Amino acid sequence: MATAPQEVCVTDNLMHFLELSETDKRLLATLEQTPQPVAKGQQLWKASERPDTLYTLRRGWAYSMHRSESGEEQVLDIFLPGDLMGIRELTFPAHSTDVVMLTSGVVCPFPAERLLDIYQRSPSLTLAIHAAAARQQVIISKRLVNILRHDARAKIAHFVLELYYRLKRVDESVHRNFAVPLLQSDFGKLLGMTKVHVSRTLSEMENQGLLRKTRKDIQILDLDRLLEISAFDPMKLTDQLNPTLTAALPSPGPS
Amino acid sequence: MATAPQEVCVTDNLMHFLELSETDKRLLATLEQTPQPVAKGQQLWKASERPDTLYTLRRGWAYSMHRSESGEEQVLDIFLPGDLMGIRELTFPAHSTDVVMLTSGVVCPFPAERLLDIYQRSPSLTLAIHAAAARQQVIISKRLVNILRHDARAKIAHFVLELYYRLKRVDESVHRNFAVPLLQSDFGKLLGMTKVHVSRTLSEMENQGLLRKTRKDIQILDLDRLLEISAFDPMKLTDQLNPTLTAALPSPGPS
DNA sequence: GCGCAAAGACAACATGGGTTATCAGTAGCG
DNA sequence: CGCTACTGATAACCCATGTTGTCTTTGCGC
Repeated sequence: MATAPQEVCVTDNLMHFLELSETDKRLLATLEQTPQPVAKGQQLWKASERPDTLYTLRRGWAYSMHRSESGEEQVLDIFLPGDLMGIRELTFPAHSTDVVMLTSGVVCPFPAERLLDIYQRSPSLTLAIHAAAARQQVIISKRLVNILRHDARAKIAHFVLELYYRLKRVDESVHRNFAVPLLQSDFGKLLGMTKVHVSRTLSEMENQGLLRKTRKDIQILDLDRLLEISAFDPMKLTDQLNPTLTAALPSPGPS
Repeated sequence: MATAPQEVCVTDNLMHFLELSETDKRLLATLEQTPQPVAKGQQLWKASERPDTLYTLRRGWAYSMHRSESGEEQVLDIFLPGDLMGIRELTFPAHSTDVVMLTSGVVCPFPAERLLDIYQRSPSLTLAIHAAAARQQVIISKRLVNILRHDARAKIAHFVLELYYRLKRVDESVHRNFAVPLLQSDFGKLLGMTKVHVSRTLSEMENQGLLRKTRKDIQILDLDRLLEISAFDPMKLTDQLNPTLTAALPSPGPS
């Protein structure tokens, strides 16, 4: 119950954006031919390594994080099942983040060149992958905006809603109550606050009837007020593409 | 003297990453056939518009910004000459930011479909454009990390160094003293602090012999200490690409 | 079932930065 | 040349969050 029950593949993810042809699906499937179980806490890559492998996350959660010289950790991405991991750093000669599994799970590693290959074979897949990457970036940008402008309560509300909507997208079974394998200290690393203050604020939010976080899961008690105080915009995670682009694709329908 | 003296085109920018063939250069040049002067304060796009036009910035500075319902403004990107504007939001059905000129300048608008066209014609240009986009994103991520972990002095130091190294990359004439058309309130919107505190902190930093900001420019007084207190890593803006990718390109050299 | 380590709750205190207000330069403009 | 609006400096005050430390709860290995 701690990790998502079913497996999600990238195809499930990218299909949200665009109708994929059978050829595209087969091409995508070649990325996921080598599923590999990974243990909780396992590192997929480390800062300063060369990014020559990308991963799809089929099951479990992972996160990427900056480690500063002073040993402080800042979490940048939370990866959920179906996510593609590593595109942001792909063009750099070295990784700048570590990526660690938050739970046990299953990943599919594939060589970076395979992506270039896909770019040359399928414009629609290229677009879908871009869209997915852009949404990962927008998640970070939105977090930046929110973090800079709001207090601890709003930061937490914003992040919880981010998780809620991202999870619902790939897992129908997610309801007001969903499993979250994150500690209070992880919230802190993500939102740039101390775990002490996370604890303080979570207690406060529970007293106010907003949400309840236990060790394993989160229960959303008052969705409307959470949306209100965090100014979260679910549309930012939209699956809709820019019509200008889809119209310009060579073969609009499934071929 | 307030705006950069010379013009910089995208080619100048992308050439940093990769040797471009003549064909590639000609292809790129087609994007910049319609230079258009823009006035200070002019908006290039607004939130909620559909992103059907991209821009290259040839001369002048611009910034993109989120406006929240409560009217607060959060600056996300600072665009400098040579930058490509609009890729992050390209795949979304609507812009989420406003983009405004900070100075007068020259931009080259081109239709979004042209980019897809380039993707299909030139793998090396595709890679170079990705690299540039990824670096814009990394700038934001680094700012996030830095902002969350450090105090006002370090935030300002970090941002000033970001500007310094980005400017030096495209403009040889930049020295310890360089023109910056940003107000203290712009610093505030960018770094998530009030202009009052920006003022306070700038005074403090000048007293400490770190840097001096006037209305028109910034003077770096002690580069080493600025690097130290901000933990800024100039390598993050590296022009180097991932060798794994360049090796996989169809035609490695200029063809 | 016991013991230990990790996670979380809570309290007391310190402080960086927000808020508000006032005043002084500065730039734009008639 | 002077009016006006904007930008920046500075001060007083306050609050949200960081810091430190202690105690409780939970989970896990033996």
